[in-house]
Amino acid sequence: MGARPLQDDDAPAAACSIARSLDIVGDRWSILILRDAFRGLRRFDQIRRDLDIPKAVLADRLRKLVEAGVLARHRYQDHPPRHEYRLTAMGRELSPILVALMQWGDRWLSENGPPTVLVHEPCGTEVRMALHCTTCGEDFPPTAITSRPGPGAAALRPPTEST
Amino acid sequence: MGARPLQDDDAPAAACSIARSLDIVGDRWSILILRDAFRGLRRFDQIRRDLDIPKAVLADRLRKLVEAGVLARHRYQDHPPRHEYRLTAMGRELSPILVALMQWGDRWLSENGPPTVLVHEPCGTEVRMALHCTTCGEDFPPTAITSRPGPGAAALRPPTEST
DNA sequence: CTAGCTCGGTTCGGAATTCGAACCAAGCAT
DNA sequence: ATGCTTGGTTCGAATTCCGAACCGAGCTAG
Repeated sequence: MGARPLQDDDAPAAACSIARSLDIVGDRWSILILRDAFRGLRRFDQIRRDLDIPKAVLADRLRKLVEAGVLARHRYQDHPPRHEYRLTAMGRELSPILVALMQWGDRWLSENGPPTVLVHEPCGTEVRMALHCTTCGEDFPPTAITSRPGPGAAALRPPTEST
Repeated sequence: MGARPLQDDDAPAAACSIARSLDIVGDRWSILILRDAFRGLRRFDQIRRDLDIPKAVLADRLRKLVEAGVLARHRYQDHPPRHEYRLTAMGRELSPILVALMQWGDRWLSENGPPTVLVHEPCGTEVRMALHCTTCGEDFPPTAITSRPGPGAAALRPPTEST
């Protein structure tokens, strides 16, 4: 996106979308920064104060997130040129990850019930996320999942090796 | 280490389930280890080879994941006492997080389509995860979410502050 | 019986990251 | 002119990560 100069680990960073995603958001601070972005925080200092993160680390993470394309830097004032960081479409689509993290924490780590509840605005009731089958139209437990290679698996396996 | 002596940041580690979850899985290796666990890898050396992770780091992460309760150590052989690591119920429920990471990577980071596809076994079709409203019964975009304090928010806010 | 192999680690020293504190710069307010 | 705010950068110290070596219990081949 930004201009990533074609990293060392070439074409397919990893044959796994989870690993690829983690290259971008697989870091405690990055996720927390994105959480703040979803909560509407956009300015360097807002985020810094909220997370109590060292400035150097915040600057570094923001730069990387912008480079990756999940945040965009917008000039919101000219004279002392100031920028704020906003979620891009790519960034907004990270929400299922955050919601999943939140739900899991709610369920297993919150003695007194969830500290925050997400609400589906149009109807005002609570959001829940579940594994969903588009064919059945039903939700199901994690145990009902299998996997198979998808289209992107081609060209990853050197045809010799087959374990 | 052994028994964590009641950390400095006392009662509610953070007023945010995301932050709490990240205390456990907010680390690149931990997530990758859990992914392997979902894929059926259970032994130290299997995982080590698959991830190409330094042994010391793997030992450390496994210990922490067991401590946290997402993995359990099972003796699978007695004489040279050997153990394997299995997902607990708590661990299995992390799957939405992994699925969300995977879907996001599929969508934004996979030029040639998803390297792996998850399948809903009973019906054989592809799994998709979406934000879902239990009342409407419909899926919706991230922009349709608001939040409000939940039950666990009590005792967290000093009653003075209200921004 | 002894050399080598496997599995599941631990230990060690050096390299890379992170941290907190200090500093910088541009502009505004007093 | 002094200080405050925003958005950083720089620096040395502390932490964490890495890779390689080693360990120990048991098995196996010769």
